[in-house]
Amino acid sequence: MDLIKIYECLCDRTRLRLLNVLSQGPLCVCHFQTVLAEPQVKISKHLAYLRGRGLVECERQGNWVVYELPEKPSRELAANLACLQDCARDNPVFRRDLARLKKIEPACAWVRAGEPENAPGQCRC
Amino acid sequence: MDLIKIYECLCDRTRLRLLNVLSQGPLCVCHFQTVLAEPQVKISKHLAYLRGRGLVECERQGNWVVYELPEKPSRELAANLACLQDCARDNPVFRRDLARLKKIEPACAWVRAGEPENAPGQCRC
DNA sequence: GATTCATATTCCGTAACAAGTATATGATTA
DNA sequence: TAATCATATACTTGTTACGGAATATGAATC
Repeated sequence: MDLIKIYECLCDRTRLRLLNVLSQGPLCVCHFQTVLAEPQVKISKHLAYLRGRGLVECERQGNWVVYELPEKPSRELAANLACLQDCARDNPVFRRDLARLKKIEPACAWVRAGEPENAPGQCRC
Repeated sequence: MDLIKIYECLCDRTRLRLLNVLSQGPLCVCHFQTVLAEPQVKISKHLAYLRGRGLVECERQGNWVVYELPEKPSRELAANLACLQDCARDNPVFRRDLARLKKIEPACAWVRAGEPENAPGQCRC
């Protein structure tokens, strides 16, 4: 049952926050650190957990690693991500994360645009 | 975050099967045993887990204990149960369980009808 | 080649969980 | 009151998970 792998990913607060933020588009680890205000190890390990179960994909771009939701999610995953978005709508934690994401938008514009050549020499968020 | 309690319930195969079967209406423990073909302890403990997190409610009726989905589920729970139903539609395990449920329908008619006085002296499934 | 930066992994300790065996509870019947 | 039935609760064992501290990797820059 593949469904269980999905639910295993969803039953942790940090991972829910990561997925919620990811729903807005690709990001790299340092952005998650800023938006969630959690240490690097924690972010990195939870992203690895999600990756191991196929909930996110990643690609290295120089020093940075860009994470995103799968291009072609399974029917189950798509349904559950949509459901999560629905549930997250009026949740204060999720909303706060999205607000913080908006603030750092300039710093991660190059990720969204898919332009690694425009990445700054040093993380600016 | 109440969502997490829901997902914690959903990340176990046995509990998913219980919830799927429960979507068809209230049942008591012995019926679950028959439909899932799992031992009594296992069924009982997972139902207790679900009850502790508000995913099911129960009521004692003589020797039997009838379990059902909450009368007034939260928005999150309703959304996720609907999502689960959607995902379960073409899953062989879930479908097999529902098929077995149909077979014992006569044995649990009194539960569905809410008529504990019509319960048999002994479990007939 | 050494340093710096972003990210990943390893190594703890602790806690939660799943499954099975055995036993307990609570209601009914004899 | 004893026996029986449906269900629940310890108790144990193996496994998985989370968090933090320290360390490792891999790419870029000096």
